[in-house]
Amino acid sequence: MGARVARGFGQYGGVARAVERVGERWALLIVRDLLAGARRYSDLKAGLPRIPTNILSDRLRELQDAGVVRRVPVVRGGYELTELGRALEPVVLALERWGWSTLGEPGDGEVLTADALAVSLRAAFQAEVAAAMPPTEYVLHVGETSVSALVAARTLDVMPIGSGAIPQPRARMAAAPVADVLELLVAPAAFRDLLTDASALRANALGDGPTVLVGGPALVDRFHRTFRIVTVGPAGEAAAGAGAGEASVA
Amino acid sequence: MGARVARGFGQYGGVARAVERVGERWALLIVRDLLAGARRYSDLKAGLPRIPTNILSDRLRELQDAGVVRRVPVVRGGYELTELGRALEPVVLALERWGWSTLGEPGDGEVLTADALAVSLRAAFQAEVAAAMPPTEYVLHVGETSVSALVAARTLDVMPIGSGAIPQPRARMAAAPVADVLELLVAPAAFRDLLTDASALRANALGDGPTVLVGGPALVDRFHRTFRIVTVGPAGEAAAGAGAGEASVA
DNA sequence: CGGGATCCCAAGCGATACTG
DNA sequence: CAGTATCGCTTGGGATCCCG
Repeated sequence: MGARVARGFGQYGGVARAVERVGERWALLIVRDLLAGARRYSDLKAGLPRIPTNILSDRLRELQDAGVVRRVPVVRGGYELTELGRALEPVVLALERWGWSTLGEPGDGEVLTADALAVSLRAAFQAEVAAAMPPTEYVLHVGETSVSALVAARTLDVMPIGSGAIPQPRARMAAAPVADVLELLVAPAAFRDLLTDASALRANALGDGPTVLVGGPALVDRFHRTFRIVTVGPAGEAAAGAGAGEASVA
Repeated sequence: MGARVARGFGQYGGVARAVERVGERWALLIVRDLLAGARRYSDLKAGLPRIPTNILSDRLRELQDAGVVRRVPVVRGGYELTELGRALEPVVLALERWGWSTLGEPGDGEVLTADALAVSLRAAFQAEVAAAMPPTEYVLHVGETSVSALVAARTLDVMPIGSGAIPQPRARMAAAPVADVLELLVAPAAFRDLLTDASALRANALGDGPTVLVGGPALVDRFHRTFRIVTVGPAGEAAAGAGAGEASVA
């Protein structure tokens, strides 16, 4: 039986405590998937194909002990985030943004799930830019998975397509009249370029580029401005200094 | 020999890749300390008293392989973050903020280092609030460690006091004429209350409350508005086994 | 003396099998 | 479907040892 007491770091501080609570292997990926809504044990396992079942079981218990996750009352094997768990959203989104800087081509047998895609879109979402645009629905087919992202004003609502997840009460912005719909078919690596690289827009004719199923170039451009992740130097070899006017520590 | 190939999660996504790179035990604490500036091997070990030396060695090599850390050319045993590593700052600060929600009393033999304290202050820093205040220096003695935080306009500069770290070229905001100085002596747990709890300000007369060495109540109030971390969930409650019934937002 | 490498043991992880 | 039990392998922890 797992779920041992988290080995401490001997440090009194936020980072140390946070890593003690959610730093175990697989834990943040479970949180990432639960961030998209309540999930059953089998949903989590399906979204994390490589997780051993005992580890999933251990992590869920540890996350419950940490007050991050709780069981959904009625649903058998249902789990959801507590308020404390939902407060991890900035952490997960920050990790998502950073991770894209080091994301190359999809590796051997790597999957891209709907919940991961939803987090990517939320991490890339530019609320201020979106505020100036008319309501738009973006239907994305990335690799095997499909999601629908509804943007209205400065809000984003991502919903997996064709998933058997626990029905969410999340009212999809009901009364928003969506006039503009963009539907894209794109390979995972090209999706990365789409989110991170400004020039990917122009490379539309390339073999791996996005295929527009519904909508026109103007909507592709709108997507590109609404969803963007700024990456930093690949090898990080660039010169130091030149930091923006942020807090600095000596 | 350590520094094995990071075991993958089989996922193509930012969070998964990020956790593969910096999710190993101790790695983010090393990044946290390097965020305060270049450090020598012995500095890192001193700031992380419980880290085994072989693990520190392994992590530093792995972080170099990941492009997060590089050696400082001249300094023997010196390490610093690359640009990619510095891009982890939002991740570390988000973790720091979240961690304070679950931070109770200092545990058995837990230390609070100057680098950790610096990150706490940067995570709590309210730039917009500070912009409206005159330049101020805050000297904090929390437990055994002391730092000086210089706030001018919307910038924060934290400097450890009495540390033998590698001299940083970062010019401390030179020409800022600091008229107001607040010097506080406070226990770690009371420091937590100071950052997270609005009422702690009033509990000044309590035994564990902050002791004002230099400055007046107005400056304490200014500190309290300049540095703040908003916590969620069961504040100050450590690892509640039975999750209290929290509101579920749908 | 600081910066690391080596060893050994315990604990965590992963794959599979099994049960309510 | 939702986990638990078991077992071998890999990692982390702590002490020691080595090298410049």
